[in-house]
Amino acid sequence: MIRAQGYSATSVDELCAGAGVTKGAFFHHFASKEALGVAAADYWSQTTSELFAGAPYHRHADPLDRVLGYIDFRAGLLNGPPEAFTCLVGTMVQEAFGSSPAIRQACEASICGHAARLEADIGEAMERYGVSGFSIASLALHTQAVLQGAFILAKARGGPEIARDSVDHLRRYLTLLFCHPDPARS
Amino acid sequence: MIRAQGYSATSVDELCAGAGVTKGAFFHHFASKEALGVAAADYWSQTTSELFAGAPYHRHADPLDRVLGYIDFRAGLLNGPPEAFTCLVGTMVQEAFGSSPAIRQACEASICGHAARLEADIGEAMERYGVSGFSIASLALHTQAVLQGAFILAKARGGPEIARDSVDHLRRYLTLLFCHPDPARS
DNA sequence: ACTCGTACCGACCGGTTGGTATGTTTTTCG
DNA sequence: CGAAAAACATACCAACCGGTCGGTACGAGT
Repeated sequence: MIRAQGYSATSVDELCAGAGVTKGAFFHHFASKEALGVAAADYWSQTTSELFAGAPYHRHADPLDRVLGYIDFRAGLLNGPPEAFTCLVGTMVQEAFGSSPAIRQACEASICGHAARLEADIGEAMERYGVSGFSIASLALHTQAVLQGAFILAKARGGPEIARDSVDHLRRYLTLLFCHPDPARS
Repeated sequence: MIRAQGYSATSVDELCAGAGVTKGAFFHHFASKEALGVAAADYWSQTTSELFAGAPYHRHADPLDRVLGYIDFRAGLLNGPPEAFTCLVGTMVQEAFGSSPAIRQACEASICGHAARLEADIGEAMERYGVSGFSIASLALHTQAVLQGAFILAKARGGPEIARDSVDHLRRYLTLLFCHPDPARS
């Protein structure tokens, strides 16, 4: 809902109607709309964490395969209209970074926390393939930047195809970076 | 102003106060707030077009140097608080893609129009360096995806450093793609 | 001098906003 | 059981929203 309309364009009344509760119940659980934004970001962190923890790409023996598997898994999620696959915290932080420090912080924690979970595989891959020249964290965050940027292009275009193309380039970057000549592997 | 607060969080009254005009004058020139959004996107297209047309990176003889010069030029703009260097149309389209087709379209035209202006150099570079396997347009759009994503990270973090790191990775991708061993060139 | 068209003003409108005050139901637990 | 407390509903508020309105200022044309 917030993903489709944006944070400030989604009213508390709409939120309540969508959730099937009354306004009184809403403000019983959340001190303010901003508090809901923070809670939504935290909930998003949790559910996405579970989604990716249960994904099949962790089974690969090679750390690079796990990283590429992650990218492919992300690419596989790019289906349907933009509001179905785009990122809640990416949407929210864009509107709230200047007006709500609490939401900004929750979104930062969500994005960076997710990126941090890629660092183990990236670090192992860099060591095994002898790659250096940048930090592990910066590459992990770069993958998130490409995804977030791909979401914006998808919203501008109205469909996921343009986002898939960009994720393709990200995949190509990783294969080149780790000197992996066959980009269609995995 | 819209870049700092977002489109829907910025009221017409605030816009008028910031521009030093009255509400009457505003609605005399724009039929609606949505019309202002479209006009703002168009104006953004125009001014950014002029900025990049006058940039020095066009002087390089090698098309790859021009592309890398563009990336470096973009990286050089990443200074100050997020609202100072982030993209207006990227911010607007995220909020308006679902509710305002006119704004969505204007933002798409702005982003894709800007990307299209990179295609000549990218195409030349691909030909000269014998690179293929993807379309010219997809790489041009990928650069925009990385930039837009870097803006989101910068907003989440509160500063430009994290965005520079991501643009660095984009630059590394291009040098690897075109088999250019020295990433510190230009 | 008169009229017309454009630019502009700012008070005002109905509706919506996030938020509150207070009452009612349901659950918890001694 | 019965009382405290948590969960939820209803009714309501002041502030603010995008947008409208009647009116004004003024230069150009006649």
